[in-house]
Amino acid sequence: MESSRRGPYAKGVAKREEILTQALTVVAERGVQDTSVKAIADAVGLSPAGVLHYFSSKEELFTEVLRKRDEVDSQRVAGLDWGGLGEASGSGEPIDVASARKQFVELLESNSDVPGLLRLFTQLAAEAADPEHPAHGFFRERGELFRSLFAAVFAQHNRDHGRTRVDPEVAARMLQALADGLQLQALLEPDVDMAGIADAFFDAVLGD
Amino acid sequence: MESSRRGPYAKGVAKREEILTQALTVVAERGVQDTSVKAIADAVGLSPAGVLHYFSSKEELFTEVLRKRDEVDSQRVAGLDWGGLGEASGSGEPIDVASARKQFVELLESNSDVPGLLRLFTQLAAEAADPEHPAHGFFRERGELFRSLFAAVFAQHNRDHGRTRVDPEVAARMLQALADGLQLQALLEPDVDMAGIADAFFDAVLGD
DNA sequence: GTCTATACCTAGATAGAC
DNA sequence: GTCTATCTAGGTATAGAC
Repeated sequence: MESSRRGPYAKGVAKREEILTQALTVVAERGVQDTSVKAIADAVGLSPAGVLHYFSSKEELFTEVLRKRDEVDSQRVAGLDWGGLGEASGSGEPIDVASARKQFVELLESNSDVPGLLRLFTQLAAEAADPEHPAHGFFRERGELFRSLFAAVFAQHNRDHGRTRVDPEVAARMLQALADGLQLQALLEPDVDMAGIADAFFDAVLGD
Repeated sequence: MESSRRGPYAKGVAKREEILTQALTVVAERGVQDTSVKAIADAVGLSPAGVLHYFSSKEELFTEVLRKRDEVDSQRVAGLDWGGLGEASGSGEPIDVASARKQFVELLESNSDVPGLLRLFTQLAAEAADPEHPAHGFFRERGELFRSLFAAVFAQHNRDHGRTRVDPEVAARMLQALADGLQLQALLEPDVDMAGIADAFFDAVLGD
């Protein structure tokens, strides 16, 4: 009929969510390499084609898994509040530098608890170098958000202390690089004290 | 015969080298994703099976390519001399901190010129998280070498200036993370000023 | 709109001939 | 030392069942 507007896609949306959640689990357990579309399909009780009904390709699926992880992260870490941080940077309110620093270190630690996802993140980031890759935009935007957030934090610190040790934009880039690099190290040597290194970095950049 | 030791493997060794050299070129041009064993085989005038006669798997081949790149790097960068740096750190001779810093930045810049290899490096590093991966040992050893080298550099700086701003071991780890992270960023945004960021880092850690 | 079955294609790996 | 042939696994496109 023409009036085919009774959209029964509530179920579809739910299924899509379920696929993402399960994929998150499977990837965390087995790593990206060993996660086929079939493995995800099995976990969710579908055929591979059934899964690809919701995502145009495996790469896009993984990209969405990453988005999902970002959501989960922001709820899992106690006291983490990217949103609030973002707002504060836009408005005139002063930013709590110590709190931002603490949140960042906590986020680092929580990441290292799930090596499978760390691997997904790093590998996809490398693959997303290609502008055609579905995750390319995701990573660029994520990086920009991260840097603008922490550039604001560093700028606040400079105001508080009346000096500029390191340019806030540069410091934000350094922090981003440090975080990504530490995660790479943690993949190879799970014992790395990421929080300790990150703390030392803040000390060095902010001045003791 | 027992004395079957007349090894006609001079040719084999040469061919193996040729495969590595060609693979280096192919990967640099097309990126890891688009480099199949067949592509390398074509470049070197063999069949895929012919190539895999020399390497037990594609992963192992790529690992060797990375090793090869490390060799090439140390010759390509003007004035770079890891060997000398390593020796100096072992002996009692003082290390030229400024020179080490300069070499490091130059190496960073030269790396960013070849995104294909950058990607190979980063992706393989992520995959090598698995202890079973052929590149696992390579990356761990490489990281340890890097850190011991630069820990010595930072220690020397501390001696020269009679103070300890950051623990040398910690600083070395930070530098390694920064380098890896910057390369990741450079993959997504080719315009990143890696050398500038790295320089700012040295300024912050060494003290102006 | 949701999903299965099927078929197809690429690619890494292996066996055995030369 | 190298090739041909073959096996297997996995991603993707299509047709059509429900």
